[in-house]
Amino acid sequence: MSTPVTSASAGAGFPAIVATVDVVLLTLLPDSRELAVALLKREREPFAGLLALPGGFIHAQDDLDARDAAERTLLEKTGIRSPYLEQLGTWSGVNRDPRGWSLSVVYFALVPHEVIAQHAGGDVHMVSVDRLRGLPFDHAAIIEQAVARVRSKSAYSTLPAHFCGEDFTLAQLQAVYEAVIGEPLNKVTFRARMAEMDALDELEGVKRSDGGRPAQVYRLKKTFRDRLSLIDRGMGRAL
Amino acid sequence: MSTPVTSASAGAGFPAIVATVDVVLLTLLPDSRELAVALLKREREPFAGLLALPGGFIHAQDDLDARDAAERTLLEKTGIRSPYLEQLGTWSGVNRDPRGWSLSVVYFALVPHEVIAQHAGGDVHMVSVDRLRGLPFDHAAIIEQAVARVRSKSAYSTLPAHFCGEDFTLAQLQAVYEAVIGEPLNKVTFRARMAEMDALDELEGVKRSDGGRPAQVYRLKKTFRDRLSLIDRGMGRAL
DNA sequence: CGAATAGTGTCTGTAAGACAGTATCTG
DNA sequence: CAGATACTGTCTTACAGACACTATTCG
Repeated sequence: MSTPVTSASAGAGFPAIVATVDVVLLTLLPDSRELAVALLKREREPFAGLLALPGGFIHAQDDLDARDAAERTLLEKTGIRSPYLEQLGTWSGVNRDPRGWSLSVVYFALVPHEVIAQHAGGDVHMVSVDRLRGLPFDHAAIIEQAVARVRSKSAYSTLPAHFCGEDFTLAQLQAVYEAVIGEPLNKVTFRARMAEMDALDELEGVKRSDGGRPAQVYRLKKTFRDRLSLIDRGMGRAL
Repeated sequence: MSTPVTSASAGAGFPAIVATVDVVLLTLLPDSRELAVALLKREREPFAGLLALPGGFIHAQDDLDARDAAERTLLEKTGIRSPYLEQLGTWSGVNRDPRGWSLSVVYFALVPHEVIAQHAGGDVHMVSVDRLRGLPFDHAAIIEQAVARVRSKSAYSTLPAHFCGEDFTLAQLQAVYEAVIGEPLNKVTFRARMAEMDALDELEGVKRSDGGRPAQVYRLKKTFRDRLSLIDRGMGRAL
């Protein structure tokens, strides 16, 4: 059972807790166009040998904040830096870890598949989110919520663009949106929405052909590399 | 400065941290129809005497999880239980508390004004979210984010219904939505959306008059007392 | 019966989606 | 020039909002 810990630093009598961060690193598999999550084989007990989310302890002496700890953990465990990193939520309680009460601040990241191919260590396993089984702790619930968040936010933001490489055509981007959302989109409407969000830079003169007429190449504006542009559906339209 | 703490319970070598919960308790002021947040005068240093969010330490030996700690803290500090309590996020880092590194899991709650009038202790101050000043720690940023979340979610969910008393007419509910969102809504569209969300029970035969023809009285379905019903804007419509 | 509020039907403008036409490249 | 893909214009349909009309109660 867990018992309270007295902080030596912040004065006597303050209950202390073991706090960790976990990162849900997502990508789109290039062939099947499925969402996949990065998992690592656990070295230690509990659940040694099982695939789990990359995570680690928050080190108050080193990490400026939990986000900082998440970036550090992601880099140390997978070799990857993600410009986009969003807090998903915090999971805590006495039942999530057999060692006792624990708390984990969870972030999620989106990177193009090429980044994983180039930078990730060989011990990083990308597993389709539809074929997860036997995950330790509450990692299944965490991943489920991350996927739900990505899918729902994708419908009205630039989020899926983070699955694309640096440069892309509108047709490629639309295909990514369709893969994430899971249904086909109207080409005219898609282009109108992208224009409305005003988050893409047109690379002047740069075209890319896929067998036919070369398409204009775009790039996500610098401003939106680490944040999203959202569609404004003025409250009037919503209710 | 904060230094790491060694947990006595979870084995040697695990860094520990002081973790707290804070609650953003919101209501609609009855007269001005403004959003207001519950604040308490701080008894102790730092920032003794300033108005701050109700909060407290997570006690791993007593609290099942952080949500449990938030419910307990809210009840102890304000005398209020809120059926609706949603995690807003976690704030952490070395700069938010002069005593050093800290982490707070923040929840927000929505209750009708009458609940506060009846159950809240006299030391609970309801302050309009547009007239906040001199808040300690990062409480200003936390409240700002809570208000933004409530406003944006209100446009496509049953969230504002939690500001109403148990029973209400559609006209009353619409007025609450308009107060939260900050703009007038179309009566026909509002009623269509409410029907679509299918979250209200019609109290058969119960009518309430406000000087003219008595209106049908409704009540939030039990299912949606502690969760939301969302409008389905099928992804097709969104992008 | 008049005032006041509840609830609904109709009309109109706007926006989304289907479709097809034009444009521009490769081989 | 044929094939393939990019891009854009038009038409149709559906929904949101404005407006007004009917309904029901109170004084």
